Amino acid sequence: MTDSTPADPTEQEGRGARRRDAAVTRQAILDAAVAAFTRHGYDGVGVRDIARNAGVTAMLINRYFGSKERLFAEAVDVAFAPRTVISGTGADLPRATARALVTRTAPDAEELGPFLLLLRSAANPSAAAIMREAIARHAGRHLTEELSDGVSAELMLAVQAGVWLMRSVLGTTALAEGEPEELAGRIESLFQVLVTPDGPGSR
Amino acid sequence: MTDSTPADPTEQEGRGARRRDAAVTRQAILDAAVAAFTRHGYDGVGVRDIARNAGVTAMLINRYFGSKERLFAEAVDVAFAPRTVISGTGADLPRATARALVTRTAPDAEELGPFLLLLRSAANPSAAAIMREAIARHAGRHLTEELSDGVSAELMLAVQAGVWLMRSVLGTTALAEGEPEELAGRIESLFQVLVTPDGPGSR
DNA sequence: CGAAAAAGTCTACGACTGTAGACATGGGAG
DNA sequence: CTCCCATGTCTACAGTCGTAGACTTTTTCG
Repeated sequence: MTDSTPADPTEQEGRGARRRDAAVTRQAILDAAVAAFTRHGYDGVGVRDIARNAGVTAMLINRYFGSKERLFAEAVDVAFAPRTVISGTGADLPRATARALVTRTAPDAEELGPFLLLLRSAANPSAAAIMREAIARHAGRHLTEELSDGVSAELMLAVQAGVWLMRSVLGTTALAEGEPEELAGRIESLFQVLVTPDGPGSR
Repeated sequence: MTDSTPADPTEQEGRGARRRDAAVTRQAILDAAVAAFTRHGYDGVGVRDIARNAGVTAMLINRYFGSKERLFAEAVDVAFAPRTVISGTGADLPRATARALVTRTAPDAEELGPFLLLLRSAANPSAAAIMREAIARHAGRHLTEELSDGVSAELMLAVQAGVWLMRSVLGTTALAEGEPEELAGRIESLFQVLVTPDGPGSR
């Protein structure tokens, strides 16, 4: 659980404590929380780990966020809010999104992404409820208005989550070590089926 | 963590301890472990919970299985071994598998299934490694020889896992409350794309 | 400068975890 | 019937968890 990044000494002091600033500290905690929850899941990190990586004490988390669960809720919001879960628009959407998915799940990708957070915290029912709401609020709405159909939108999320699971979490051989180009093409075909209202159903 | 089923009094005694039998007791522990791990994930259950549901003491688990991790490994093997992760053969495979998936992820389905175990234990790296091996040993091999292509096989698993996540774990609105018939058809279309070697790539 | 308020730390508690070792008990073999 | 080993339980330990309350340190403002 020791995550290397110790305290972010980018402020100015070479060593010792940083200047006291509630907003900055709060943000540091939130950043550390997103990273930690994404890497180890809700139950996998303790507030002490997050606090250490933010350069503060565990109790400060409770002062600023009330509880670990409320911190998680904010972290989920951060993880799902800025980044889009789809790439491209219109006809280019399947291709762009498939490419982005393969790239972001590459073994050497350092950006972790919201799906990792989703998968690793899915076991905890409270965490699952929080994430469901966040998905409905951000990604789901965005996807639905682009795809005009809720089922298609959530199936697209499902495919992405599944690929992320196999490739990044489990590391199954075929998907993790396969040729990125081929894989992207296969996934693009899947997305293609989803964006077309309901074309050639069988074969 | 109190899972209702207290001790399985199906033996014969109305109350009190069951007849001492190593094989039966071991199996009772294993059954309880599969159920508990599937419901709450590797980190979500303690050995005391499993032991209580099996009607024994926590220490007996260590006597029979060595450790919680080794018990988990056996439980994963049980969960993935008997049931097939695909239904039907040949041309009927997409349709049958899609129908089975929708049925098994219905809100009132009481059989939990290996994907739930997979999703809820994915956060723990050791557990993930154990499950990856089990998948390669059972489902992956079976799927590959039916589909003749490793990438297709694992993409099929990915789609199933993703749908399971959205429907059963998160309970997102569109997939959880949608019409089963429509959903099955949409998923069938996805599988259809996977089983055809590589036909119409775009559109 | 001095005091109020904000920002952060320390100590501690009760509950829970996996598991090691010593102990009790039942059941089949002689 | 009696012995003995397999079967199962009890107690305990060293950790970790989230968080409550009292405390100290820094910043800001009059």
